[in-house]
Amino acid sequence: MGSMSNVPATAALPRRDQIRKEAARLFAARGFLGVGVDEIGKAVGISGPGLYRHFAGKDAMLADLLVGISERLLEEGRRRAGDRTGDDAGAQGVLDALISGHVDFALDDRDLITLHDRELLHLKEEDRRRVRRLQRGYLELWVEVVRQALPALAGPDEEPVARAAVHAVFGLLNSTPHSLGPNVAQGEWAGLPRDSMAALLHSLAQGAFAAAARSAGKPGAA
Amino acid sequence: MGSMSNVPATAALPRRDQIRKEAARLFAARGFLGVGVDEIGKAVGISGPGLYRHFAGKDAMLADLLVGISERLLEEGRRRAGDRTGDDAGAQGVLDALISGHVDFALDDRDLITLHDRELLHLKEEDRRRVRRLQRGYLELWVEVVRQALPALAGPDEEPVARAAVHAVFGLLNSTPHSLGPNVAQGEWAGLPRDSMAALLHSLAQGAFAAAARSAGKPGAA
DNA sequence: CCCCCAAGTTAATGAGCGTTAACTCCAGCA
DNA sequence: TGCTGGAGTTAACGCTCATTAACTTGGGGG
Repeated sequence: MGSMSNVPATAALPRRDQIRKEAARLFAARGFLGVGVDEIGKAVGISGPGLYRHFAGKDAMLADLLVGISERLLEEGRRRAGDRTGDDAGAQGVLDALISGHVDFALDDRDLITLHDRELLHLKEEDRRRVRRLQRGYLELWVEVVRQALPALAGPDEEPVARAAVHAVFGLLNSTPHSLGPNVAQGEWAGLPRDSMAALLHSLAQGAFAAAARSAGKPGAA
Repeated sequence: MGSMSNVPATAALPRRDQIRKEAARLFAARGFLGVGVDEIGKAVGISGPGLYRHFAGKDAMLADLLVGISERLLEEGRRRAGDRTGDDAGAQGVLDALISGHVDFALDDRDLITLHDRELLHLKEEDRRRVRRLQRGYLELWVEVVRQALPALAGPDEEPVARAAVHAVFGLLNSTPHSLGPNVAQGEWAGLPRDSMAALLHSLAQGAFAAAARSAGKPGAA
């Protein structure tokens, strides 16, 4: 193996992680097909095909990023849900924990959240299935928690409603990094401090779920 | 000019519109850079460079689509807001009208809604500025209406909150076509009839705005 | 001290793709 | 009837780009 310890601190990250970070940034900015390998190489200080010492190919980089974020989302989601499952009064608290976790991802890993529902189609069939399975597991986790937290959505007829509501809330939470992107001023998100933005997103998600519960079972069109 | 009337009804659409429709479908499915002009040509029954009789280039097709949807959104939004502006009790009704209009776009023009916030970066600078100006106008329209409908968001300090909330609700409404895509069964949206899905999205958006108003001015982190 | 391998380098290859050129075809009109 | 121009066709050009090949280098363990 290579050097075992003592990273020089000028390059605090191992090459592979450095490539991940820059590739995610570039893919999010210009799209997977819009970025060339030479560009990724230049971003990490090596040039062009040197990347092939660390990844099998450009596709493999994207797959690594999407599988990684999907696994982290599901893992963290399970961790937060697993703390206290099954009891009744805590269900709202579990839902809040899920929301908080997702908001943190959306605000702190903007590039990956953007990629994870934007570039899925550029994966090879096998990787795409893998990512979709992870995403589906994450969605099911949310659906279960939502149906426990909001009894109006617990009935079997309301299952599609709960599922669609979770989809929609994901869209709500994920869209913010995308639309409010490039203002880099320390901790400022479109004029709001990071924590205020997090609290706002949390409230919006809560409010959306509450409205879904309130309107469940009503046939009325708009 | 060419033939003036009497479209043969086998090709109900003029060539240009037919190209628009197929290009939108393909771009939404595989991304702008992932679709070749030969493919678009084949989808409309002509092949490859024949498209250049109708569009100046591939870029021009995307620009046409994005400018078109942005203009339609803004125009229809203004139409619905213009019916009764300025009065106080009707503000909530105007907001509902805006939401309904956007939901209709999201459900009926899925491909265009998907493209309009996914492929903006592949436009040439000039077209991108044009589309962004239209999108900004549409957003400002919503922000004004939201601040009239919900007094808690009307203060000058709450302007960034209202703006962020509108962004988030756009994400909510736009995400549904994207995540619940390819189930084509007549009028079924992930197990829900179209009108139920529309009503649900409407409720989710209302609930999100209400929650934003409810939590405005509170400093609390999650 | 020497060898070896991880990590890079540049050059070449080969495929894909947007666009242009040159040519064909036919409908409509004077 | 003869011509004109919109609409399409195929072939060719030029460029980009992912991947591979062949070669260089430097540091650590036997």
